[in-house]
Amino acid sequence: MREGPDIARIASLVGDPARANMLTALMGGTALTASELALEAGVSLPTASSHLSKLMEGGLLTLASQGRHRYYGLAGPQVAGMIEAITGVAASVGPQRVRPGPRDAAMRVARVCYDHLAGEQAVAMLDRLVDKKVLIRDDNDIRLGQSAASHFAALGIDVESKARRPVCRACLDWSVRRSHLAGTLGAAILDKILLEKWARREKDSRAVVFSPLGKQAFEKVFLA
Amino acid sequence: MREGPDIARIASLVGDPARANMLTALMGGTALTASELALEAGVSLPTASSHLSKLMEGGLLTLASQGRHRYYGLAGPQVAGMIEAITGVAASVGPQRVRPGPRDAAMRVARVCYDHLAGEQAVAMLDRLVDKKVLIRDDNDIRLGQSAASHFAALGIDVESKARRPVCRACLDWSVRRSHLAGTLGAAILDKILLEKWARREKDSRAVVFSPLGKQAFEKVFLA
DNA sequence: AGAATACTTCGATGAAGGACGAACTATGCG
DNA sequence: CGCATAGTTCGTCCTTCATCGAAGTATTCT
Repeated sequence: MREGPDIARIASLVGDPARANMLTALMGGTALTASELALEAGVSLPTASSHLSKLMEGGLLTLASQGRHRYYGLAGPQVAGMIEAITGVAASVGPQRVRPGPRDAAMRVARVCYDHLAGEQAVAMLDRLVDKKVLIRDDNDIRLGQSAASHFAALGIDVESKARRPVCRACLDWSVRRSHLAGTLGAAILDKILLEKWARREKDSRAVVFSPLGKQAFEKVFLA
Repeated sequence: MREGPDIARIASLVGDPARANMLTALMGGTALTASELALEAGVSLPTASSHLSKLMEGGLLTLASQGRHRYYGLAGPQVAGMIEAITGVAASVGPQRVRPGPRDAAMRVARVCYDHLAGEQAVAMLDRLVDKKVLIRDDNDIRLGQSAASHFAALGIDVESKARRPVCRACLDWSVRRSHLAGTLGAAILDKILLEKWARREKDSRAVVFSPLGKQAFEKVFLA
C-alpha cells in the first residue's frame, strides 16, 4: 500500500520498554556491555541478548567485541537524533510518569546526553550564550553569532564544522522542559569540561558532577 | 528503572504498520478522514478507528469535526519532525523494500512532505540555493546567507522567523537519499509554488505535478 | 587442563494487542 | 420520517512476541 522506508520496523524496535531503556541508556554516549544493558533495562540476560540482536539487525546499534566483553553503542548521530526527537514528543505530550525524586537530583543538575551536556546547567549555559549573542536562536534553530568564533577560540574550541553534523542544534531537555545545546559545539564544550576536570562522570550513570572549583570555573566562563 | 518521558509508548504507537502508514499519509500535510486513512493503511474501518483513537490518546493527532466527517491531522511540527527522523533512520539502515516502480515516478520527482516540497526537484533546489550561497549549509544545519533576505523578498517571501519553528532545516529525502529544505522557508516556498499555480497536488496522493509553464517558471527562479 | 565469567541459543509459556463482523450512534438528504 | 453515509463500540479470534530457565559456546584466569 505504501512505498518508501519501513518506518514501522524501526519504530517498533524502539517501542518495546526494555529496548527503549537500553537505547536511552546508550544516549549516555558510552558503549555498554550486554550485562550492563540487561541491568539497565531490568530484564534477564537472555532477554537482553535477544533484544540486542534485534537492535543490531535493525541497524540501530554497533558492536565492538573486546575479549569476552561485547560493547554495544548507538549506530550514530542519526540514530541519536531520532531518539531525541521521540523523547521530545514523549516529553511534551506525555502525562509524565515522572517523579523527580531526590534520587536523580544530580541528573537534573547536569548529565550527559549522547555526547553533550544536558540538565539545568546546560539549559542555563545556552540561555546565557544566547543573551550574550554569541549564539543566535530561532526556537529550535541555533546559529553562530558574530563573536562566536573568537569567543570559543579563546577556550580552545574551533567552531568550524568539519564533521558531518550540525555545529549547533537545540535538544529538548526532559527534566527542565527547555532546550540545551547539542551538535558538534555542544560536544566540544562537554569535552572541554571533562578535559579540564571541572566535572567528572558519575559511575554507572549519566550524571555529571561538578567539583566546587570546577563549578566556579564553568560559571565564570559560561554563565558570567 | 528509568526516569523521564515514556519514549516506548510513543514509539510503539508509530511501530504498528497500519498506524505508521496513517502517519506517513498525514505527512502530506492535509488532514484526512477516518475512511481515507483506513484505505491508506489497508485496514477495515473499525480497525482504523481503533488505531486513530490510540493515536489521539497518545497526543500525536488533532481532530477537527465537520458535520459527519472527522478530519485527523498531525498534532504539530514536533510530531512531523519525529516522523521525519524515524523515516531518515529507516531509509539509511533499511534494506529498502523499495521498488521504484513507474507508479510513483511522479512522487520521486516532486511531492509534499508535511508542509514543504520533497523529491528530485526539491533536492535540486536546495543544492542550487547552497551553490548560490543564498543558503549556507553544514550538513544538516542550514542557515541564511547574506543575500537570503533580498533574494526571497523579491519572491514575496519574508524570511524573518516569526513562528516557533526553525526557518531552515534539512530533511532527508527517502527517494533520492539526499536532503531537501524544510522549516518555515521550505513551507513558504511550497505555498508560493501552489499559489502561483506552477504545480498542483495530485488528488489522493502526496505527488506534486508541475505544469509545463510552471516548471519553466520554477526552474527560472530556483534552479537558474 | 579445569574453572569461572560473559554471552547466546533453544524451548516452552503466557500475555498483549491487532484483526474483523455485527451492532450501535450520529449526521445529512429527500 | 426513512434511508444512506460516516464513524465508533463491542466481542471474539488469533497471531505475535516478550519473558525466563536450562543448556550451549567463547574467552580469560590460574
